[in-house]
Amino acid sequence: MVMANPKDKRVSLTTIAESIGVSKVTISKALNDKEGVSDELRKEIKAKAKELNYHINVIAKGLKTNQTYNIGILIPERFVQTSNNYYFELYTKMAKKFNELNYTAVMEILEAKSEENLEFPKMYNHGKIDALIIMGQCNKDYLKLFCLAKMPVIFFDFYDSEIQVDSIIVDNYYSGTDITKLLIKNGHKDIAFIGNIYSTSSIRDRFLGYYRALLEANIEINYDYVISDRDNLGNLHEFELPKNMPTAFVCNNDQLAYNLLNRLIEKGYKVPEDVSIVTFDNTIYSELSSVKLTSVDNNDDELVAIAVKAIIKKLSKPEKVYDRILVKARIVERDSVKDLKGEIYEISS
Amino acid sequence: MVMANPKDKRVSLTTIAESIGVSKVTISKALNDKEGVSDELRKEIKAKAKELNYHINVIAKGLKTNQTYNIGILIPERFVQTSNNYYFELYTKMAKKFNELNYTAVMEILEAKSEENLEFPKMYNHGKIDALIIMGQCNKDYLKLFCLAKMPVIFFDFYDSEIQVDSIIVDNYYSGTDITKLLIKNGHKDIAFIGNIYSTSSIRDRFLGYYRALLEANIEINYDYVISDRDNLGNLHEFELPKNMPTAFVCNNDQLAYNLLNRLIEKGYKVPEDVSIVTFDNTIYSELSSVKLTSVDNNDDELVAIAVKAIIKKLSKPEKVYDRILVKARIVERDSVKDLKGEIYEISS
DNA sequence: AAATTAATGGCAAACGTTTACAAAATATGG
DNA sequence: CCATATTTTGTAAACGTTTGCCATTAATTT
Repeated sequence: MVMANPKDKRVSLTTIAESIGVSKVTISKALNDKEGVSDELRKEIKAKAKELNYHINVIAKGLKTNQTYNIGILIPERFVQTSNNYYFELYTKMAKKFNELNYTAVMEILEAKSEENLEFPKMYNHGKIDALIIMGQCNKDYLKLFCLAKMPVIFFDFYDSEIQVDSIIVDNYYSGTDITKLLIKNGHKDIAFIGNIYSTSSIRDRFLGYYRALLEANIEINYDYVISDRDNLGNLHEFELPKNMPTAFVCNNDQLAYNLLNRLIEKGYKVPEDVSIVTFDNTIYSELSSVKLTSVDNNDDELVAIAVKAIIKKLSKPEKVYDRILVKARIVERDSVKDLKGEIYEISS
Repeated sequence: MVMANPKDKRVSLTTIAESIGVSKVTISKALNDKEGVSDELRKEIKAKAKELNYHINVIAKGLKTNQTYNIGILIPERFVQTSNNYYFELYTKMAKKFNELNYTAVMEILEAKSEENLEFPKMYNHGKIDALIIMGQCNKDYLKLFCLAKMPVIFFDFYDSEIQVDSIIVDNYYSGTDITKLLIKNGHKDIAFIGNIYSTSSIRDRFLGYYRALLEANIEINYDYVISDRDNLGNLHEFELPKNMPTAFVCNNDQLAYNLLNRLIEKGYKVPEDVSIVTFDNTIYSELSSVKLTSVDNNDDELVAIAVKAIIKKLSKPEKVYDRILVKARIVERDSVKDLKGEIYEISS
């Protein structure tokens, strides 16, 4: 790769045009693969562009076409403050995909106060982006603003049934059911759920999935086993363990499971011998922990791919068709679930 | 906040100009606080701009002034792949600072293959940014390209003595010395260092600081206590513990320390009773661990503030003055260091 | 009151693209 | 070989700003 001399004037369409002897319009057409240029000339133009190390000025293009080729990614501040880097990885995957398509992902961290004051992201108001992906549940009033946004907007990994904005989400209801069924299949009946079921759509759906699995298996629900905290929207670090210990826990995320695991070990329980744990998100925490955790993998790659495709599509035809896309997750089994049935068989054999 | 109707035409300088009855040039001057407009008119224009919910079109401005008001933040891919979100937090702090100054931070993850092929970030070539901050050591040939970059570039948190690009860095040499001295002051003499001293400038300097502290205290260096791995540039998960256990470890980062702690506990050692640990970066890991770790806080806020100020300054006067700015770190003491002297006193008292 | 200076405002061009349309060149058909 | 259709290339305007310079008006000095 050849570095430009800082004093060189930028090479523009005109530069190429003059050097070949045709008009800049022709150059533009040729490089954008539009019709109206002979194959021969197009080839020559492309060669010259490469030779001169031409790079399009997206700013100029943007002014004319009213596009920036930037996609905003809005991440609520609190997701950064947790110790896990799930959203960082998610963003990275997304940015890479956009890059391949010659778009640039622009991340903005949504400060709590902006959310409260219903202030739009600066990049939005400054016309720096063409579309916006909101990466996590926010204040409902804030989200409502985006119903009338002047650009395509999608919610990623959450939805709100009152708000008509496209969402790309994991089928949390399904995976909540699925992971709970795994425990039931392994002979568990006393199963607790930990997670703030009053906060996001994901947690709510996971919980409802858990509930469904219990109902379908004719297991009576024990409300002492539902550990949630209405006020604490955060990491639920300080939850109370139930008085009668269940044989298994369904945790809303790996970090929570990680904390639970440590607390159980502290109290002298063995995992999975005494208590089983399953969890969601399949982040590095589920492998980093002293007992490797069975976790639901959200299929992020697919999720991201779908989101990117969806928003690019909306850019080209911006009809307002409200859509919700569900992606199925899959369970990654590790060492944190005990087969109680296996044990019974062993005893009775 | 009032949402724009999607069908509204964008309100531009001309819109305001027509609505007041002056030329758009005057509007531009007024809003940019340039002279040549009477105070009275300026006030009226600003009021009208607010009333019409005018937001400048930065794309158009950018075309004219050849500025985007975007600052690129380049983060090598491998920093995302670790389990800690240190760089995510760092980016967030930086982005917030830039936002306050009406700049937008644009993060690009530097893929390993781009680094290898010496391919510039797309946002750079596409003219989407005005300046670039590189957030971690890369391939030297790659970095060298930036000596002649057509825009201001700074290295953040690393430097290369062969490459003349501005760097903002923690004084790792100093803090390496300092944290080791803390151990020495507490009576430790058998002190190990864990970290890949062949990878980045930070680690190298921390190690040399450690070395200096030992020399100054007349402690003979024991090379069995220097645990590094030439080939593994990553997390050093699988390092070997020395045969003769030292009384203390200096770990290059919290995550490493975290792993070490768990391995020591597994093997039956108690921390800090049997072995002390100190570490760098003061991330959430140092609080999350079962024994809270004494760690060096890099003073990220200050580091970020300085970097932001430095690059903005370079934007306005782009003379090539090569500069390296050092920021002092500070130790955060927690529970992972035992006072061996204290013990002796106790015994002898 | 005339002459000079200072303050305020406006005109036109420019940034690098794309777009609609006109013009020129070439090909096609009878 | 001329008329028409088709392909290829060019012209001019536009996107929303800023900038240099000119015009007008007001303020100040003689």
